[in-house]
Amino acid sequence: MAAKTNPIPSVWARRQREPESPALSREAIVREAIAMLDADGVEALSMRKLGARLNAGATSLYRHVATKDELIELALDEAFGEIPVPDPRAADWRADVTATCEAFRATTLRHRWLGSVIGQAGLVYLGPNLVTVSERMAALFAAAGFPEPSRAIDTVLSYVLGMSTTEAAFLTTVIRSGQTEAEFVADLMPSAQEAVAGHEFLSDAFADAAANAVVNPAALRDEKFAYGLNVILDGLALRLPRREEPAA
Amino acid sequence: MAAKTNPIPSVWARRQREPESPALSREAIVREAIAMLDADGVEALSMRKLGARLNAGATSLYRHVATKDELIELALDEAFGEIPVPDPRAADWRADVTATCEAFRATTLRHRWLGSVIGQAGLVYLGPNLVTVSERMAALFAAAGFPEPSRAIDTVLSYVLGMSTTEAAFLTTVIRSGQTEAEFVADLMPSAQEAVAGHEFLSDAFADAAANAVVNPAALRDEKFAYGLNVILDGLALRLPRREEPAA
DNA sequence: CGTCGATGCGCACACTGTACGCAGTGCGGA
DNA sequence: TCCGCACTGCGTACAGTGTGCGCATCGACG
Repeated sequence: MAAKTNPIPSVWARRQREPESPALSREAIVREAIAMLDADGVEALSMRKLGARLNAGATSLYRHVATKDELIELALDEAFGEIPVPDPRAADWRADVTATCEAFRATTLRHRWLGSVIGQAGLVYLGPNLVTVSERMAALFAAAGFPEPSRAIDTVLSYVLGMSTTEAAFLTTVIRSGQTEAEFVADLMPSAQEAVAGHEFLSDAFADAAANAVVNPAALRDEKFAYGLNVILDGLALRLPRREEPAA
Repeated sequence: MAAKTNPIPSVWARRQREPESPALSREAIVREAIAMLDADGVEALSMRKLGARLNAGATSLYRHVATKDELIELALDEAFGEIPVPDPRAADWRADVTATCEAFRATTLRHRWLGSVIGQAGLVYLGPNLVTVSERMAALFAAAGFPEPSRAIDTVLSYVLGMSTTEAAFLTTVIRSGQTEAEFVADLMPSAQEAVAGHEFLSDAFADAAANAVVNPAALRDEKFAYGLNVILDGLALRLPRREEPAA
């Protein structure tokens, strides 16, 4: 570290391989990028800062990654790799799907930058981990007897994505405020009430929500997510061919 | 135009009000920003270019708008203003909700940058137009007899948001490729099939989807959206208190 | 005519992604 | 043992970004 900025090239300052620094590699770069994204969001990730964290120059990264966008795409798929999807062995397809959706949500809330990135890239990018998650969810629905598993997947994932994205953006705002979620909601209430003044339904809803949110905001979000998911699973169940009368 | 870059300040070059340029105003700035966003997406909007389109310098905009983020927030809410929500007079709540959701989707596909922006800002920002849309949807569900309209709204909007965002991102990719949607899908197929090789459910689903998509991709997307929406509305209908047995 | 608030703008600063060409390293072959 | 080569890292540079600051200009009002 001391010799790093030495302006005089000298025999004695010859750089000798430090075994501490595990060299630059695609995996290390993606891993560190995710750490930065988790810490400060997508607009705080710069190639220079990322390079600095890896004891490297900014442009060195380009030996392992074609472009910043590609790096983000890699980080995105890496994050999807954290979502476990159970085998469809279990008897209860609803439980399996619910667990998967909750894992998806948890991942999105852990990596709060996922929402913004997906908003730009879409779910169209075909990374291996996303493909795996989709395939395993398809297996879940197929085993349950759905005739069109991919329709069911699209429906469920769209909901989970939309809800989780909104939640993640909200949580980011909360965290940036330096307050707890309950404090934040409490402080926001006056201006929120003013914004919905004259709108009777929203005023009521806000008053209710705020009262509960001050007590346990995370539980309220959990419940909201579960409500919508159950609505969708109920709707899907109606499309399941009845067991009693097998098709001709 | 000719005198604009004149380096010598001269009495004769005095700027005389050109009545063509409608002056700088918050509305004009937001309107032009939306035009730029629609044309080239969120990463192509820069204060300098926006200023140039308005025959103004970049920093002049800051007299009317505190920050670029605030400008985007204004553009976001302006776009939401394009979503009409019918009065709950009609007999069929499903038709009303469906129309609203389709309008939401249409707006998101017309302004394809909405998805990325919402991914960063969330639906937490309380702009007047978003508030109005929410209120009117709440009225729809309340008139239909739902005990918890805001729960229903959250569910439906999350789905619509997630699906539309994905669609918008996909369409952006297609348009940037300079091909029609059908051509794009056709060209993408080989690498897509390779990506899902070894995943039996996805391979089947892709083959089916691609066959239809080459014929009429937009119709396929419409149908996919409608399918999920109907699933959700079915699930919600189950939560509607039965008309025949009014509560005590 | 003089003053004032509002508006627009040029400049400057710190920072971004990344193209390019050089310097050092380790390895395969002669 | 030595040479050459592929690979990796880096310093420099360029064009572009958001935005703070202070000055010039304007229309309205006393």
